[in-house]
Amino acid sequence: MRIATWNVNSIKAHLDSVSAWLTAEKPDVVCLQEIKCEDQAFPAAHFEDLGYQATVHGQKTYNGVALLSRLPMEDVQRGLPGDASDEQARFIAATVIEGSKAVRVCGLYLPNGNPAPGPKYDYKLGWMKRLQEFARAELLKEEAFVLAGDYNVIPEARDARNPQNWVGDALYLPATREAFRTLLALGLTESFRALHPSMVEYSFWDYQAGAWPKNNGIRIDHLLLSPQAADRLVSAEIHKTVRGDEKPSDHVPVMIELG
DNA sequence: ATGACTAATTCGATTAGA
Repeated sequence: MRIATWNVNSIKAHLDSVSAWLTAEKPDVVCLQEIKCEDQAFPAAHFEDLGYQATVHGQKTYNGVALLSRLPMEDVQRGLPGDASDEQARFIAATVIEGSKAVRVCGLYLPNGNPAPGPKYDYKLGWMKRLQEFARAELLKEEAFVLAGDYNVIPEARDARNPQNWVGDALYLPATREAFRTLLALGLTESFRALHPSMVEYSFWDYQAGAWPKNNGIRIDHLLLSPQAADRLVSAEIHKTVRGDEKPSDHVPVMIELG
């Protein structure tokens, strides 16, 4: 089963680029972030024509997440547990069935958190704490699950072309990276780094200042695996050429294969 | 001179992203 994550920075604005990649790669499941539309405005019929069922947790203007799947989805969950007052659409999960095998696929859009310090950064750290609690509970089930999405976390210095530019930024502050390590320490495997221990690759390049042609990027889109999913991990790849599309998102897809 | 952004909302200036 091939599972991808992609922050599309508006599904309507970048529908051509997304559709071209889907048609070329034909992943089984895709977690989309920043669709920036409400449920009824999501182009579900368009994706049906491409062979995908859509499950959407939308929001007007900001945020919004969705799952696309060629395989049956069950037990859809919208919203990250732990704060009933949180109205931002940043989490969606479904169990994807392939024959006798099942994977719980969780798509997440972790808050950016800038400016830091401040209420937005507090929200980010609180969200990460809730994600830890969610993962802890899921791990007790001893089943295959994937936490895939835009984490807005640069895990280490080598995950940025110019790490000095990110000192003090919510994506790279020590407390941010510590919270990410705490999540991993629960027993999760970071797919890309597990398979490519020393590879330098990025998943985001700013639209500004020629970041893409200068390869001034950061790696912030990740797929974290439960032990039962990690046992099945075959590959993990960042599809960076998509950033050169005519009208691209500022993020590119990251895809894993589970056997 | 010097790669000075893009998208949504709504029609232009503001907010947000990272």
